[in-house]
Amino acid sequence: MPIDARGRERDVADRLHSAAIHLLRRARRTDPLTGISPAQLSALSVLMSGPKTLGELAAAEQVRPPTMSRLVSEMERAGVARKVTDRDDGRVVRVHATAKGLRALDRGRAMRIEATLRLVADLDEGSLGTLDRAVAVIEDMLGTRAAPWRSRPKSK
Amino acid sequence: MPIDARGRERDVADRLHSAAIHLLRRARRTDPLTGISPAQLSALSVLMSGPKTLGELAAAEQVRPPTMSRLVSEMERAGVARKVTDRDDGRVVRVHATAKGLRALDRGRAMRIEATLRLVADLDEGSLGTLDRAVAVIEDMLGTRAAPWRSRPKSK
DNA sequence: TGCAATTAGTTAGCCTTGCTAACTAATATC
DNA sequence: GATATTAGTTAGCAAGGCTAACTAATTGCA
Repeated sequence: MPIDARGRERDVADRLHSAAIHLLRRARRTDPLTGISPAQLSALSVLMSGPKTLGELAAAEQVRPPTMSRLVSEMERAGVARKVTDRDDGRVVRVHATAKGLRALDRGRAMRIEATLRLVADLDEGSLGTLDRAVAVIEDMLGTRAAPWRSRPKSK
Repeated sequence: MPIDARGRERDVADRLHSAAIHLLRRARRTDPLTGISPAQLSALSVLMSGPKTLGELAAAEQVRPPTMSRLVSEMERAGVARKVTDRDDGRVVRVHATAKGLRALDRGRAMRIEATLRLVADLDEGSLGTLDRAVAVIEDMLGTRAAPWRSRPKSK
C-alpha cells in the first residue's frame, strides 16, 4: 500500500508521537525528587521479573549495549543492581536487581506514576478504559509486554 | 487512603508511562538521518502556528527558559529560526520559524512519524480506533490540543 | 591442536538537552 | 529617581543517547 494512501494511520501516528512527548515531559518533572534516575528506574522494572544479561536488558530497553553497560555500572555503584559473570560463558554478564534496587523501584516509580496518576485520576471510566486498551495495543506493537524477544530487530 | 483505592488508575498510569518511553525510543532512531534534533523539531512545530516569545515557547514545550534560550540560539545558528526583539518592550524576544525551518520540520517530522507509522500500519481497524481515541483522551488530559497556555506556572 | 572468526561487554569520546544559580538589560512602580 | 519586577542569557553541571575501537571469551574449522 502506498504511503500517501494512509491518511488515517498517519494522523494517528503523528498525534500519538506528540502525545508521548508531552506526557513524558510532564512525568519527568518529579524525577529530581526520587533520588533515582528515569533510565535506572526503567531498567529496574525489567529486572523485577528476574535477572537478565546485559544484552537482553539493552534490547528490552531499546538502547545500545554501551549505553546499558554504563547504566548498569552506575546502578551497581548505587547498590541497586549487581553484575554476575556467567559460570559457563565468561563473556556473559547477568544483571540482578538488589533488594535495595527493588525498594528504590517501588519508591521512585511511585513518584513518577503519581504524576501520571494525577492526570489519569480525573478521567471518567470510559476514557480510562480507552487508555487501558490503547496501552495494550502499543505494548503489542512494540513487543514490550511479556514478549520473549525472539530476535533483535536488527533492521540493517 | 485514596491511593490504594486506585489500583486500576495506577496500573494504567504505570503502563501508559512505560509505553510512552518505549514508543519514543523507537521513533528517535530516525533522528540522526534528519539533520535536525528532536527538540528543535518539536519547537518548530509550535512555531508553525506563528511567532512566539521565548517564554511562551518554553512554557509550551514545558522546559525552563534557559533551556529554550539555548535551543533557540542553536536554531538561529542553523538557520531554522530567527530572533526578533520587540519594538515596544526591549526585553521581549519573538521567535519566528524561517522558511528553511518549516521545510526542515516537514522533512524531519516526516521521518519520525514514518517510524511510528510503520508500527501503526500493521494494526487492524479496531486497534487503530482505540489508539485514536486514547490520543484524544491524552490531549485533553494534558491540554496540548488547542490550549493557548495562558501564563507561566512560575512555581517559585 | 591451534588459529581465525564471532560474540558479549567495556572504554573513550562526543553530542544533545535537561537543570539551577547568577547575571544583564529593560520596564514598571512608588 | 531609586527600587522592584520581568525577560532573557550565561556558566556550569548531569543524564543518557550514540559510534568506534577495544578486550576477553568462546566457537569452529583446517
